[in-house]
Amino acid sequence: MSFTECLQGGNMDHHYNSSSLANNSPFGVLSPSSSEVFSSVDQGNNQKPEVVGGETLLNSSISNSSSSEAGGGGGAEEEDSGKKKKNIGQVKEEPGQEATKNGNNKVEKKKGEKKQKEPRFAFMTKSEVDQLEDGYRWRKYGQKAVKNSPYPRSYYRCTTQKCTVKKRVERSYEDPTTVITTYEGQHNHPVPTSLRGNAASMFTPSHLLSTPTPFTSSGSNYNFPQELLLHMHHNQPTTTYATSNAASLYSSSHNNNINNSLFQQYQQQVQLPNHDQYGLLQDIVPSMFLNRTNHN
DNA sequence: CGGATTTGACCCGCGC
DNA sequence: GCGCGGGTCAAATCCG
Repeated sequence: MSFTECLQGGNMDHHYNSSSLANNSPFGVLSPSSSEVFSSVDQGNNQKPEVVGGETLLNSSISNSSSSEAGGGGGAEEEDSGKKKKNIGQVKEEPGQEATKNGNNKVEKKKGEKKQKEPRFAFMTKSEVDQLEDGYRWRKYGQKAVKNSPYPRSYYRCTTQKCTVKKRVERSYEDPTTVITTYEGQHNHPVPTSLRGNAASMFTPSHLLSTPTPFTSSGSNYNFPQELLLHMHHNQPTTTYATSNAASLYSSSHNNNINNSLFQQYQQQVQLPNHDQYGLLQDIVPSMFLNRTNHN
């Protein structure tokens, strides 16, 4: 059962199963410590994704981030960056106060300005380390305790100057070995090549490279998260991905065909004008599972 | 010394 | 209106 089939066919329930994917996955061999897959995102209700042996039930709990993930370890996604309050960068107008955050000076946010959502890609992976090498350089800018979870959530930003991509990393409170990573935004620059060990170039899948960011034409202009692929190739063979805003679910099932399909699906997704109005779940799921026949 | 991390405070949206 | 939870800032600190 290929992902492609499922994309076209319809029932996703069991396709998701990554156990099979894991077995088939070419990346499987690469994964040192990972072996299971999970439904990536889920909503606040489900505190955690369901992992059933190999049968991931994500049909019922994927995502929904638009409202509030909040949840415990499971909530990989949160509402978008709607909380960007202080537009940093343009706030500090008073030189005298920047020293102390009185709160006044930084609350300049433009009222009329609407925060636009950035695409987010959430996925869960089994890993011992929080920081997975995905080819990009990240700077940690915050850490918060996660409710219902003993593990904190870390916030990272891409260190590349103009790049605004962020990612959150947290561990599932029930599965300490499970790391939930949520990427937000897209890199507007190539993968740094000067990484230690050159992980980027080492792991960048050729088929991926041959698919030069297909989503740059649409207004949304989202790139497929290469880091995800890098990541999954690099660290885990089986990972289920979900995106909140653009909503798509990625699974490192097997080959480029699949990836292609994913690309297509994803592309369609991001081009959908009102996908926002659907629940996150629907947001994500439909793209992959609801028979979207109009795909190229 | 420069860059990255730590960490407490602050801000904001949301629910009650 | 208040409290809570999430996200971000930025000074202090750490590290190469």
